[in-house]
Amino acid sequence: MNKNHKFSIGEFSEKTGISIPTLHYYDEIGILRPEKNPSSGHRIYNYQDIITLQKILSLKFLGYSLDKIANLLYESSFTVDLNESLSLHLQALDKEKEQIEQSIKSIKRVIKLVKEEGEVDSALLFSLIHGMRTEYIEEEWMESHMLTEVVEELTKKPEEDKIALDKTFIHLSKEVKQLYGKSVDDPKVQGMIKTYLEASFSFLGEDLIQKLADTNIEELDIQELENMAPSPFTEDEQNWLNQAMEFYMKQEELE
Amino acid sequence: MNKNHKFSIGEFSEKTGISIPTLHYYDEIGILRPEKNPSSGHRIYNYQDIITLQKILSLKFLGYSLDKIANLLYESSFTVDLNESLSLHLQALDKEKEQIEQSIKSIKRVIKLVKEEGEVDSALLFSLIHGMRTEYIEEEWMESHMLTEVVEELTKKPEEDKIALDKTFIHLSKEVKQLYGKSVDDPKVQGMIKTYLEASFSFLGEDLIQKLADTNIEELDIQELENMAPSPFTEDEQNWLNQAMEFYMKQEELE
DNA sequence: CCTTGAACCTCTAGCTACTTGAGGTTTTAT
DNA sequence: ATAAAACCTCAAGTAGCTAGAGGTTCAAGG
Repeated sequence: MNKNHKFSIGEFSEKTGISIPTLHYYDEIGILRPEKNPSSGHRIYNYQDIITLQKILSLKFLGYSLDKIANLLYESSFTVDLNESLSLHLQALDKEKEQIEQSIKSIKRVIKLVKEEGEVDSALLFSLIHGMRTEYIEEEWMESHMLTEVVEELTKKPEEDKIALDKTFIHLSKEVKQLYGKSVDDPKVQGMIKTYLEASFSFLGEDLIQKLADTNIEELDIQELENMAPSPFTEDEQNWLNQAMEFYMKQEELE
Repeated sequence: MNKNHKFSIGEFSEKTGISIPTLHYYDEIGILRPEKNPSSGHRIYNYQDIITLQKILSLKFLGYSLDKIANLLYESSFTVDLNESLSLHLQALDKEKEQIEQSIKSIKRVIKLVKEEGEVDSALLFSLIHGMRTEYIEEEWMESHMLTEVVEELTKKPEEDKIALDKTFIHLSKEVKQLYGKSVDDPKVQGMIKTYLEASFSFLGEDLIQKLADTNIEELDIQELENMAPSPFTEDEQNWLNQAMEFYMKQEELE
């Protein structure tokens, strides 16, 4: 009967796929304590130890820490208590999953951009990644400013549209680097600004823009958000771009 | 101009939401080294440090270790190299996500069972969880035995069906505990076995059973798999159940 | 100018679930 | 008898922090 079979730690490790140091560790922390040969100190595992180890692995699989497993191991039946703790774990896992999904989406976006655009300036890339990373945070911020609808609209946008906007931003950034120094009323400069703003507006859609414009956002908050965002432009480039934009806006108003 | 603004570590921490000990740590490992007041040793953060921190957070968001971030931080442009490493990360994240999804599914199944069945014997529960945990592993094992189709069929089964089978198993286990000791040809015992086998067969479907029956699986492997699985039954119960099942099979053959 | 309290400093230890390695003993095979 | 393989214990290292002890510096009020 192999139920009475005894295993050395090496055999046991082989059979269960758990490394020897890990078994030592489980022994040390007291969740799996095999018999010991009293003279040599060698560990002797038996059939019951296999079952205990399986319990440990099962509880680990459910997300329990070894600490908690130690307590759970010797309870003979599970009740509502377990259910509660399982629900908690479930929530935690859901959150983890969401985060991972966010990261996956972002990485895919970055990969696509780098592939299609070739070499990308790192400052620029960081600013894009920053944008993705803070999408979720900004959602919260926007919601706190009662822009729930805006948030919903934005998250609904398909990934391709977001990538398209990213690309526009890449091109803008490249053009800024090229055109910087020219007069702000230069047709090329104004053309660039027109292209960029139109792309942004078409991404957002008219009603969203209206809603955003209607909202009274305090200076301070904007300031803070901008402080936190890495810009792909130098300070001088940023100033120049702002001036060019102001000029563009004034021209628009005149028409 | 707030671009020249200097921050104490407290202000900086406040502004960025990163704790002071973490900032100390980032300083220590060299990924964010602010200026220091030479007399007092107090850290002085500036605008550039905000940007560096944002880069760090962005790369962390993409899943990089601080170790790798240290190397990436000072590259001025990202090329195909980055793309490769991003793809690797993507794979890793995908795996993580899969695992989490597996756990989530299992936990949901356990929660449902515990809710609907009330208190559940822990040996039984462990054996169910073990089943879920090894679903994936067994898939590999089955695939190595050229049962790819079987695997595909099984993973396609909806969660509800799996739960239903789990429930049948729970009831079987309860009935075994009750009926144990009766003669194996007792109608109640045979009825129990019939119910259980029929449920299993209807879950698997005829063609799957045929495929499984056709497959020549070596004794050893089966033995090993069974050794690894915790059973909700005592050894005696298991033997009794096996006899009852043999009896049932013989009766079936006679018909 | 002195004092008080907040903010800061460094340094050490602790966390999880292990892995790695040193240095020594026991078992197994020849 | 001896060599190699397997085992032992104990200490230290891993990532990315957090917590705490014990001491210094800064800002504001009296």
